[in-house]
Amino acid sequence: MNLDLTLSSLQDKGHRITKVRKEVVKIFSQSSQPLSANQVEKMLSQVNVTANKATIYRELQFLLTNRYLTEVYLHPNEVSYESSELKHHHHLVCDICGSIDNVTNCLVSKLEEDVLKKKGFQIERHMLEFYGTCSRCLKQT
Amino acid sequence: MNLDLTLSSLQDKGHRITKVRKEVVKIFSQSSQPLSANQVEKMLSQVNVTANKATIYRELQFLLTNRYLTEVYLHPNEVSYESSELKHHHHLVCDICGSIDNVTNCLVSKLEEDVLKKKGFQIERHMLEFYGTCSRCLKQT
DNA sequence: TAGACTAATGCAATAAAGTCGCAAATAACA
DNA sequence: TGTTATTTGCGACTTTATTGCATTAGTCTA
Ligand SMILES: [Mn+2]
Ligand SMILES: [Mn+2]
Ligand SMILES: [Zn+2]
Ligand SMILES: [Zn+2]
Repeated sequence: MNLDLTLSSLQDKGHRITKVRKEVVKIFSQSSQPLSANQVEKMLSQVNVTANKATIYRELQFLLTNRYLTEVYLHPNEVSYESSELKHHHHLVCDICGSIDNVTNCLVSKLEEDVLKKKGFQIERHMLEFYGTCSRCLKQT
Repeated sequence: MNLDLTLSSLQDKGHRITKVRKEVVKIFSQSSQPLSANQVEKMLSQVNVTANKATIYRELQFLLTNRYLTEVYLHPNEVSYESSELKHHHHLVCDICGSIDNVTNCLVSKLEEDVLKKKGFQIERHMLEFYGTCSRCLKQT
């Protein structure tokens, strides 16, 4: 099962609470959007926390490995992350403005049982992303 | 609508048939697996067609832009492509051995109408990928 | 609160994926 | 065969990400 993205949860597991880790955890626990390494770097500098790129990549990898974060692939050559605490959901990515909205309705689990029966493939997780035009961009045409 | 991934279709649209293009089209029209630029390069060299990396990237971009190929994101920092001719499907990616199988059963369209009604988001396409353990790897434990 | 221990960090080098400008090659068509 | 636009190779460059190593700094115990 996934862990809580909280400082006390990290502490309980014996992980150190450093300045960068504290801020990164805060950023993800407050964000409803998936964030890339570059976006995290920008958000860090906005709160005057400077961290080396390597440190940020290592921290994201750490939080991913320890299942505090999950990966999202929305665009080529850009990996994003979001808190594992978030309720299972999928994304509506606008091709025009790039905005990202969430869809919490997921009807994939039915298919998962089917796949195991028919193919013998044991599904652990899935990623479902939608692409199109958001309501705001639809109006502007 | 998507175009046929055939030399005559390319010719009809006024695109030139070059050695690299011919081979790349052949590779994708015969492959049931999504392929990355590196994989395409390897497959080209197997049939003694040497092509510069830049040329391969440009060709993939060309075929994508002209909708002969579609993009697939299965892993971080690796974009794969497959023929647009293939029937709409999704992938079963094995976390253990990396094998990729296809699922043609798709029940997402119902949800798409829902999303338009409730969110006003016009869905054009979606990507659904499954991760877990394939039947062969399940047996080996 | 002072050490001891280990995880985390910065820095610089390196790697991998992808892009771009430009001159040369070549496919298409007359 | 000659003309023209597209494609290609090459090399330089960009972006994203990783790694080794010396230093810094959390955490724990005495
Ligand atoms: Mn999300
Ligand atoms: Mn496929
Ligand atoms: Zn939009
Ligand atoms: Zn497998």
